Amino acid sequence: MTLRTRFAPSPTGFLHVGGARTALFCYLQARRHGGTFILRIEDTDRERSTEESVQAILDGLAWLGLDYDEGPIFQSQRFERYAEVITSMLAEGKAYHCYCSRERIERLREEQMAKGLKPRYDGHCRERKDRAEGIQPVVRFRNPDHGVVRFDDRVRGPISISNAELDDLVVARPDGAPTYNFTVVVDDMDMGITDVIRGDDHINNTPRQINIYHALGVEPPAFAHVPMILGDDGARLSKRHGAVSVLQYREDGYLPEALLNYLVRLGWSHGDQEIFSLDEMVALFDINEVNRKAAAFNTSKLDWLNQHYMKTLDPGHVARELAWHFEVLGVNPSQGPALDALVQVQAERVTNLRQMAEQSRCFYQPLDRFDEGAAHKHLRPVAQVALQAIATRLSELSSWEPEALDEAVRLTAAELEIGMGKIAQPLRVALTGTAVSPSIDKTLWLTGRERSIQRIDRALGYVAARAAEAGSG
RNA sequence: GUCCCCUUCGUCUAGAGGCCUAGGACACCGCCCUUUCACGGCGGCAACAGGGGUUCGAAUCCCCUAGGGGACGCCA
Repeated sequence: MTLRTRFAPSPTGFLHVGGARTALFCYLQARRHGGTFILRIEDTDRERSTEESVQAILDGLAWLGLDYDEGPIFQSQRFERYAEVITSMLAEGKAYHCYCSRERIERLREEQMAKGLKPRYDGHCRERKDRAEGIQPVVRFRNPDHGVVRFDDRVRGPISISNAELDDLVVARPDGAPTYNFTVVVDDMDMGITDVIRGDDHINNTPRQINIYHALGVEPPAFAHVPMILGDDGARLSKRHGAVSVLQYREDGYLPEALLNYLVRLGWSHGDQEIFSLDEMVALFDINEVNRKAAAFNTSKLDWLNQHYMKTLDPGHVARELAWHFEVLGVNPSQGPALDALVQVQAERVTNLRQMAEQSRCFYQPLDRFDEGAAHKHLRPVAQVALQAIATRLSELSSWEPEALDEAVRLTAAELEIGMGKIAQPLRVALTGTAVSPSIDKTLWLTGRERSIQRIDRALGYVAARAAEAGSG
């Protein structure tokens, strides 16, 4: 039997990091064992499911590169199948109609809570044969009264729960719409899922699902419940605490390789190894080695990984993602240095691609103004000589390559008998408008000959104006 | 309230009775490199929740306590 896993999100929101990690684990488990990875959209709750959420999930998975072999399969299109199973369960006495009002259930619940009991449906309609006129019944699964449900969770280990703790859950609403705990069983059964990997909020649902499997006469699959991800502050990841869409990470400048690497190390490790390519993950990942403990999301470690990948991945590949960020910023990167060259220079200077794009605008767009502080400090009258000298030398330079540019700056500094800082800083402000940029040779190189000389002239104009002002004042 | 589960540096983790004076990574701090900011190099700080057992020996096994999470829907 070949291994089959599925990722089964409900489309009531975007794909967040917790879901993404679950998807990654499902993907890795399937790929590792030459199995099949299926995407299933659990949209039985038609009121809360939205088209946009479906698209957000699809887009998120696509950006991460977690490709599925089958699907997306929509539960909303399988209602006939669920109805068929419910009908036969009803016929076989494995399920029954329940006419209890919500009010009665609520009262029952309160009474049980007051007595310190676990709230459970009391089986009031279990043996009922008649029909209550004018009431559309729900269908309840007849859960076993005795015995213990045991399963060996791949990450949690052996778990057992007494059937006395369980009750007869609703499998179909009055309008016939099936509920989650039922559809998930039917689907996993029909799709031949062998490994259910999901968030541990489902751990308490598992015993009742196992009972349904048995009622249907099938062996349950293996279960692996992965712990949830906490926010940076250790609190539960909620919208307020940065439970953001994986696509938000794209907008924030992260590479999918970095996010994936970060996610796989949350709850799983392989000795002291920190860096994993997707291929390595596939080769090494083992769901049995996943930790039980919930892990807190740590953005600074993600930043470190992101920079690592910006520095080490093929620059052309990183450049494609960077191009997307330029587009978002409304910058046309065709009028300036090649993006892969830019990536090689900037990767070690920023932690994400959004910063990289923002800090590289000056190589593609006109410089509208100097940073006030930087200009005040470096574009002073004393810089005039240095700027003039370097401008002259640069205009005579035959090669516009970093080595030649570096030499030109050094020679100029030596000639004027000034430190490198006395020439590099004014030059940097002249070229980029700020006091912070790549090394001066690379900055010149990226800015390009024409632009550089133009900008130095402009800076000289600024310096002259200041000198005149100082002289007259 | 009832049931299920979790607990090693600030964070992610290594650790399956002696290899642990508890290792690595991120973050943080210091030094070096340096034309800015970074990168890099070197070094430092920092943890077995608490208490009982078992054992010659426990982070590792057992019990209790404390703290934390989850579930208890005609949500998924």
